[in-house]
Amino acid sequence: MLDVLAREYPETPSLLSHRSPFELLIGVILSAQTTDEQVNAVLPALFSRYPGPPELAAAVPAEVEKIIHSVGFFRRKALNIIGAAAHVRDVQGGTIPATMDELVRIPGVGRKSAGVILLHVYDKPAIIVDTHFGRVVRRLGYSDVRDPVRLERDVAAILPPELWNSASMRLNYHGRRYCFARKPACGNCPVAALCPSAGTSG
DNA sequence: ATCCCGAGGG
DNA sequence: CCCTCTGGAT
Repeated sequence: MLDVLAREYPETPSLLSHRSPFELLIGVILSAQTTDEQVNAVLPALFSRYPGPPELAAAVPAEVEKIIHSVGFFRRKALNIIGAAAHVRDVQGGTIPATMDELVRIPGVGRKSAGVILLHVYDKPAIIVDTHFGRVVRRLGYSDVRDPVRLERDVAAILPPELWNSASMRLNYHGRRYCFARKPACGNCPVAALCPSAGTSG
């Protein structure tokens, strides 16, 4: 059934996907725990003031905090994006790395953000396990673990790599639209009839 | 008032 | 495992 969901759900275009690799990296870091709309609202001012890694790496944190204040977590995010700019400049020669291992060494980039970069910058197959994706997979009965690495292994054993990206995007979309953590909208869910957890809110 | 999300640190 | 950090949703 995971492959059915991966194939038949609507595309959910990322508001960040048309930007340069550097801009996408910074946007992804700012997107943690926030909406793409909130992030997009601050990016023009941010990139106008700090067009690339050298400028952002040299930024004064308090100045960055003012610009990104509305995205939340602004203190750590300001330090993270400045640190990320310094990291790609000093460790990666100014380019955004293309592997999970390298990406997660960038300040503010965890496995979820790294997966988004692999998908949107490099078109690499990636299973992007965020809490929405994991919750849908567990409720459908395809995994029973919380650990993202082990849950990713369970999904990789079921889905061929050519479906990983669409499954990531569409199961995330499904989780956000119907499969709520607290009170899932099973009455509106298109696969409730096939879901072992339908109506149980478990 | 409480929960929800991702990253990072203890 | 535990917890913090913001803002938005309920």
